[in-house]
Amino acid sequence: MPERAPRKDAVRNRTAALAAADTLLAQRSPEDVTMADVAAAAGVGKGTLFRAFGDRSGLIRALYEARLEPIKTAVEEGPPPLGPATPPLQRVPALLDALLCFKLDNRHLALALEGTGADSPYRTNQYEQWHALLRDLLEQIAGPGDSDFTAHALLAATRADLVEHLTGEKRVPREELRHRLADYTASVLGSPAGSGPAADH
Amino acid sequence: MPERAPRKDAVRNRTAALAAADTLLAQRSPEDVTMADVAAAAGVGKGTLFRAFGDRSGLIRALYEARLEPIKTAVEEGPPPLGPATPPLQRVPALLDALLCFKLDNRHLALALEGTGADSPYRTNQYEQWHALLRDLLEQIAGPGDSDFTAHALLAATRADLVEHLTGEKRVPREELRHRLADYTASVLGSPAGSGPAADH
DNA sequence: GTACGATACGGACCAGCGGTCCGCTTCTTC
DNA sequence: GAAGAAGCGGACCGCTGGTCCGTATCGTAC
Repeated sequence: MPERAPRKDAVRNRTAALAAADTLLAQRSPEDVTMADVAAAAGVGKGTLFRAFGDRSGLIRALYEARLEPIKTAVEEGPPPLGPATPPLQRVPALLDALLCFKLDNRHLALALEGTGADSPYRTNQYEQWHALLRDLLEQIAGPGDSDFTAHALLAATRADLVEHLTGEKRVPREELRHRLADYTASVLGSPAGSGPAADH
Repeated sequence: MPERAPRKDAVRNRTAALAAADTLLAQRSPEDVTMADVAAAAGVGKGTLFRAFGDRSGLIRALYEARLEPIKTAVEEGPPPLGPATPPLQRVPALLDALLCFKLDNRHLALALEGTGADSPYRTNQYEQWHALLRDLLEQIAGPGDSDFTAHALLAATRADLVEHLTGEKRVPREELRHRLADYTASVLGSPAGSGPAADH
């Protein structure tokens, strides 16, 4: 049960694979990046890729989670407005804004993850965690309606392909989109249209 | 310019293909239904399938639109609460409820369409139409915030994979889900939690 | 430093998919 | 019923995710 440490070359290859996948996904659309491409770009055999990540969606999930981790820790133990010390009414919009910004900054990743076809994005424990946190916060605010569904609905407003559609196809600029989401969130929370997202990010 | 009528066998095959696809999609999950399967079940060659629908997603889109048409006409020229005579404040929830019910009744289709991978569901003119209608209605209500984004966000709350997740994984019963969506919609529209969806459907 | 078991490597290989092609059949028209 | 257009169908293709296993590398005990 002591769970042996992984071999050195294994971790090196794993890192190289993640880096290569990230680069390639940033260049072309997800469906044009094959596992063989990633393997070649990482200077690694295809078998290695599959042993390290199980399958294609495992690779993408690993990459996504690695990128998301900074935000996750900022939410769990960071300072306001993301951290746990923030009162719910400000924290909910802050969380959604952070999530939106993340998807704006990592369009290719989020798109690849959600659009990978087979496995629904709702079955990842990524999603479960965000949903649970949001639900709890909403519970504390205790606005009208059911917190569980409200949490789902708010998260749905930040879906990667919607974000992609609005910024890509419809040319909505980043700051405007953030503002619109903030307004929308405020309207759901029942307050009279908030003051908009903070200036950073 | 007179656009010749299609041949008789062509329409027969087209119909058979749609029926076969519908049946198969209702049985297994979308990714397990191959074009060859559909062709075989329809008693038709694969080439015929592709000539009739262009590609896989064309088939699914055709099927989806055929099923959705009753609702579409009910919305365009039917009686309240779906038809154009309805005042916006009741029509918006009615539309969303109808859409939700449709996705509940046709889970396999909606899932196949949105989950087909490649083409984003936002690029279909299906979506464009629903969005435009909803936006206009919201404009008339003139609640807080931006109608365009609000329309997107409300539609996102009825996404097929979310609906599937809630009814399938989380075992939320149909009527409860309808009620939750109605409450949520009401909270977005700014009113104090509506009276719930109608009893029919 | 060396020997040895465990672990990981990598690319040839495979099955199955969406999609194409083209010789042949069926429909429509006059 | 003849002729030409339109449609048919299944062998075929390119490519993908995923597997397999002989070989190379690593960690460890001496």
